Amino acid sequence: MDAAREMFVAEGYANVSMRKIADKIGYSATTIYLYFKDKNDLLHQICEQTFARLAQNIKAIYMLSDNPLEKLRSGLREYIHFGLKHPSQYEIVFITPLPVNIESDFEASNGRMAFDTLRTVITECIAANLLKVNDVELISQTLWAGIHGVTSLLIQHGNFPFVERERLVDSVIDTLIAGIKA
Amino acid sequence: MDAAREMFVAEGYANVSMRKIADKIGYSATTIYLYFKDKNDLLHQICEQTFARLAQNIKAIYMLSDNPLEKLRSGLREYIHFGLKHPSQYEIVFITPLPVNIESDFEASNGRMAFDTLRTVITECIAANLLKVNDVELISQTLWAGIHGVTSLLIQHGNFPFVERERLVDSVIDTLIAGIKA
DNA sequence: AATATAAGTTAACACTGTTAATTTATATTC
DNA sequence: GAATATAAATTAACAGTGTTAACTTATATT
Repeated sequence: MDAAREMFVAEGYANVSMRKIADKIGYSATTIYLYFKDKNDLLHQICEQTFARLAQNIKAIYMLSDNPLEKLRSGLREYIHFGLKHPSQYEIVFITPLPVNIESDFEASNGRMAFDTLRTVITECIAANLLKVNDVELISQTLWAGIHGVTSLLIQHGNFPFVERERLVDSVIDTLIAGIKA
Repeated sequence: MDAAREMFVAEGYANVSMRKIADKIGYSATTIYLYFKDKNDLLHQICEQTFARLAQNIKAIYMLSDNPLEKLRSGLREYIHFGLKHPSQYEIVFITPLPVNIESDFEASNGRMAFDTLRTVITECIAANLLKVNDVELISQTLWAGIHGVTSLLIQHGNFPFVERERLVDSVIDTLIAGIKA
C-alpha cells in the first residue's frame, strides 16, 4: 500500500500498473491479488487511510476551542489546508474520478467519519442558535461543497490567475459562514 | 464526435475504447487517428463544443432579467445544471488533471469564456451596490469555487447519501449569495 | 519424514491506445 | 479514357493493461 500510494500520488492512478507496483516491491504482479481483490480495491484501502488521518486532524482542532462557530471555521480551514498540503493525496481521494462502485460502503468508511466531524460541529452551532437554517445534513453538504470547490480548484488549475491563495480561502470560508449565520 | 460523446456520457470516458467508437460509426479504430491526435484530443474537442454552448446558455439567461442579483442567481444555477447534464465533459474540462501543454489552451478555451460571464455579472452587481465586498475577482472566484464544488461532488461521489439534488444546489446558491449580499 | 497449508510465480487471455506499412477510393492531369 | 497523384481507410503489429487459473515453492503442522 505504501508503494502504491507513492506511485499513485506521483504518477496518477491510471498511469500506474499492477506490474509497476509489483516491480517496486519485488513481487510478481499477481501476488497483489492475494491481498487485494483488484486494483480498485487497492486504491479504496489507500483512500481509507487518508480519510482517517483527515478526520483525526479535524477532531484534534475541535479540541482547541469551545465556540461552535470558531470550531466550524477552523475545521473548514483545516480541511482546505489538508488538501493543499497534500495535493496529490487529496487528488486521489477526492478529485480523481472513482472508477467504479468504490464508495458502495461509504456509510461505514472513514470518509463518512471525516464528514461526520463537520456534521457534529454544525449540530453544535444549531443547538446554540447560531444559524438561520437548522437542517444539519443540508448545511453540512453545502459547506463541504464550498470547501471542496476551492481546494480542488487551487490544486487543479494552478496556473489560473487566482487571487492570493490565502485570501481566496478566507473569502470562501467567510462567505459560507456569513451565508448560514443567523 | 457525436458517437463518441454519446458513449462517453453513457459509459464513461475510461470505459469507451477507440475500437468501440469505431464499431459504432462503421470505421476501423485507426481511422479516428486521421482526424484526432489521440483519445484525449477527441474528448477535448467534444468539450470545446459543449462549453461553447454553456457560455451561450448563460449569456442567453442573462437577457431574461435586468436585476443583477437575479441574473447572478440564474447564471450560477445554469452552470451547475449544465455540469450535471454533461458530467463526462465537465469532468474532463474542470476535474480531470490535464497534461501541461493543454493548460495554456484554457486561457482561450470556452470554459474560460463561461467564467468570464460570471465576472461580468458580478461587476454589474457591484456597480448597483448590491454586494458588501467590491473585489470582482475575489468574489467571482469565490462563487466559482462554490458552484464547482457542488457540481463536482454530485458528479463524482454519486454514491454518497446526498440530500435531494435540487435542494443542495439551491442551498449552495442561496448560501453563497447570502454570504456576499450587502 | 510426511503431509497440509500458505505464499508466490508463470503462462495465458482478452483487452487497451497507438504506430507504420499497405491497400483502396477519389481526384487531377495528360 | 489511361496514367498518375492524392486522399481516405485498413490491416498487422507493438507494447502495454487488468486479471484468472494452474502450477511451484516455502513454511507450518502432524
